[in-house]
Amino acid sequence: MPRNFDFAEAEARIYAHWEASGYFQPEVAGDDAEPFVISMPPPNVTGSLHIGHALFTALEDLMIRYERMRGKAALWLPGADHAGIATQLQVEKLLRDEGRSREEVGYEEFLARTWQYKEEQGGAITSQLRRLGASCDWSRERFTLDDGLSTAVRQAFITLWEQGLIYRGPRLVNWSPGLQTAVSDLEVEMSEEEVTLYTFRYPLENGAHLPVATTRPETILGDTAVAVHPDDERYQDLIGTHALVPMLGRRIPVIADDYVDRDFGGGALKVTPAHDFNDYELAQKHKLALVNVLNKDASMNSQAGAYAGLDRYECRQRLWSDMQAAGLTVKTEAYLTRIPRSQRGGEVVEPMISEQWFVRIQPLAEKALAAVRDGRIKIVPERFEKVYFHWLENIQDWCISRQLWWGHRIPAWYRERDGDPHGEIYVGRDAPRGAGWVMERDVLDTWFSSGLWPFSTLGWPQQTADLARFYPTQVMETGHDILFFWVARMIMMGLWFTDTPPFHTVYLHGLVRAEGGKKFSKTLGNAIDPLTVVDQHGADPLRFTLITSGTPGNDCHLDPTRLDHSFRFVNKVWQMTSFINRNLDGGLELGLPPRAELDLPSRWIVSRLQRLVANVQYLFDIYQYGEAGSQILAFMWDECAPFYLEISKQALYHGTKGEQEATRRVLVAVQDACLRLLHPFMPFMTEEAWRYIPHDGDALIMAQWPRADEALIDDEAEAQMHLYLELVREIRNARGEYKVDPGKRITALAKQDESTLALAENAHILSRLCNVSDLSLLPADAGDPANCAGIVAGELSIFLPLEGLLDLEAECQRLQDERGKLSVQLERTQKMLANENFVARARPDVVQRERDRLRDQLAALAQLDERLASLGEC
RNA sequence: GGGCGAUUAGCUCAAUUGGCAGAGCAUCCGGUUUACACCUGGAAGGUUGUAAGUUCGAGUCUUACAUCGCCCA
Repeated sequence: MPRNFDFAEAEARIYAHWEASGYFQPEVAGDDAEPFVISMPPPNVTGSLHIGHALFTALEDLMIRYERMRGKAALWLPGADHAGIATQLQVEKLLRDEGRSREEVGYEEFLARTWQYKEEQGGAITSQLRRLGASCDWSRERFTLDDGLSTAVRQAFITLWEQGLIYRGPRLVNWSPGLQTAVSDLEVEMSEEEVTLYTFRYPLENGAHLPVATTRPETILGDTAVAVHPDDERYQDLIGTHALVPMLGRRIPVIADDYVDRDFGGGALKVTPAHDFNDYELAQKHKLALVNVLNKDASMNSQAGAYAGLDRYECRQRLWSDMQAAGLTVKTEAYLTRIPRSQRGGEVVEPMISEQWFVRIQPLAEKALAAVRDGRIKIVPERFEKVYFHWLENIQDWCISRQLWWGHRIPAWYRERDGDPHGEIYVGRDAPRGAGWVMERDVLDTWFSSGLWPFSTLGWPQQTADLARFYPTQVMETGHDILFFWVARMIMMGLWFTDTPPFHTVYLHGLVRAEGGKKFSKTLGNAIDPLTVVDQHGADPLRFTLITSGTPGNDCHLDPTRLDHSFRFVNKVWQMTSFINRNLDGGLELGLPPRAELDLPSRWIVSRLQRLVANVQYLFDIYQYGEAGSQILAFMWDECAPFYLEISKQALYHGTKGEQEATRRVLVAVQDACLRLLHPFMPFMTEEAWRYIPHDGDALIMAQWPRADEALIDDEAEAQMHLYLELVREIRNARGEYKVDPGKRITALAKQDESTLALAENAHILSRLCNVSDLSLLPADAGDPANCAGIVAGELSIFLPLEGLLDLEAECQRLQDERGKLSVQLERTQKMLANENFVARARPDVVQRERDRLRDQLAALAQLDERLASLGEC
């Protein structure tokens, strides 16, 4: 077995072997196996792996490997998303570099270029997922724009249309002037910014003025009313009169509505329904006109009169100075407000009226709400259910059309009627017969297709064998930031089209952030590139770190030093395996020897292992994978390696054949169980290490998940070992205090009694763990030996002859200190047990634990007192 | 304005129905005894944001407040 795990060499080899052996395919489990299915959240097809992908891969692969080891037909279905806007932008940039534009090359060539780009770049992310060890079934890989999924999208669209749940019409939508497309409200981020608030006097027809404030003066040109509060005494008599739009002179009504905030600005509100969502609603209520003053690139249109052609910001300046000249302005001041910015690119989004396609979402939302309310779908952590409810209860119709070229083209055709080019609409799978039909150019929101993902990837709307066997899926694991974007839509679409919740559990992970909670960003230079980490340390440490760094739903701050620690843990496990491997001797019977053949340390470690396995199972059941990983680490690194492995050397090097054999079997059984438990966290090293210990089966990836055996839990052995290990710690401390060379072997003395006789039988524990080579028993009635340090642990008391090193005064002080610490603890325990309420009301096992503690503390105190008394002079 | 989360050692984070607050890194003092220096023995470091409450017992449950972050208007 190599000295170190050569991850650079091994990972690719192991992965290829797994894949070639068909382990990633659910068929490996047999036809009657219960399925366990996760649809992978499809990354952007042209994206490249970032730390967020690494996190979901680590978590989902962990779940999949765990269920696979439990014998399920585990299917992790991978794929990629065409990511309409993102991909189109990348191709447009390529074209720009060639000095061309999307419009210049034309629709057909642009699409061809985009497909070409997808083919070139699209493989990147999947090969990166492989490097992380993702055990997904690549034979079932899907892409949102492939034929099957496109069929699903058309089917869904047509069905919704036929059910009257899709409509087309002019509505106020968020318009991205740079991208020249509508975006959904989810794709708009509100950023708090300091801007200028402009206050001016709105001229009225009767020569009076109303004070109005706005942050966007250019929208004045699109005003179609001025509103005041109906109860505002200042303006009562103006209601029903008319105002004149500054610089345009357009006549608009002064209306009353209690929506108006009397304390804001001067108490009057300009109403621009074509460029503001609140004003739009107000306009619907008061049947006001809509005046759109913006072109699609956010320059002013002909409605802006003299300002036509100006950019929106240019117009803002120009109009304001003209108003200043006209004596209409009052003041400008700094003002903190929320500016809508495009999630992509950050440009300021303009609410604008345009013709779009919408899904009437209410009926779908109701089903989605019910599924979570009645528990058919559970969200982990549960608190996100409230967020989910709130969003769905207040949901707005979903604008699904995008003015992009890359995406699922809406299956609709128009024919001119009565001069309206859109007078007739046909929706269907294929173009309608007859002349004059023109196909809709818009595409669908990418989330429309990803909403179908859990079932479209399995063949829907075809009734395929996969759909029958693997749908509904089980767990949807993804980031909490796309609960609305994606999860809610999958639930809505899944329930609507398949009448089944697409999964029973939604597990939401947090965002990975840099130290101090900062976002990872290239400009800050604090980005951790997962592939660099994999190159340097392998995939296992990255995975283990990501899983153990946080708790479900909470953001985690990734600390590079933890990566380092995980790397060392991987090595530690390898070294433990290596130790066992080197101490094997020919064939070994698998499994634990009969209990009667186990020595105390073996009974102890086996018992501890059962507790670990039970704990890990409990933690997996409640999705606490991080804590599970930490507990496995603690068991291996803090109990198994420093104690059991060390103690086992006695039997291995000096034991009888039978003792050697028994110890080997225990070592192998414990390590085997640990490797199985660790496999979902760090698949590569565990798989490779497993080959070097006796095992059954072809590969760890298919080995059975451990189950705790209650019968092997041994409280007595644990208590006894606990005491001995405490003694070891005390001896180590004393050696340290007396500066005994750690390499120097020393002896120990103890007065013979029941406890020391038992200790003597296990004296090799002391020799292995604290270099005490020999324990001699003195008669029970002997006096305390001279020149000795006294060591006390519970009922145990031993003497370390330290001639030449022992300083009586120091020894007294040391024992006094010890006694002081013990007294404090004892007092606490006594106080607790003296409390009748505690004894009466606390859980019996808790009370018993305190009683045991009291017994040990009293015993130790008595030993210390005896020792101090015998030293006399203290 | 509404909702959610966080606040624990210098830093990053844990803590299974409430039961002696723990790791890693950093710090300090020791060790090249063949599994591992990618190691190892030990030490120090805490009024668990503040104030009340419930309880025999609160990091954990309740209430209020403070600071930070996120989501929704």
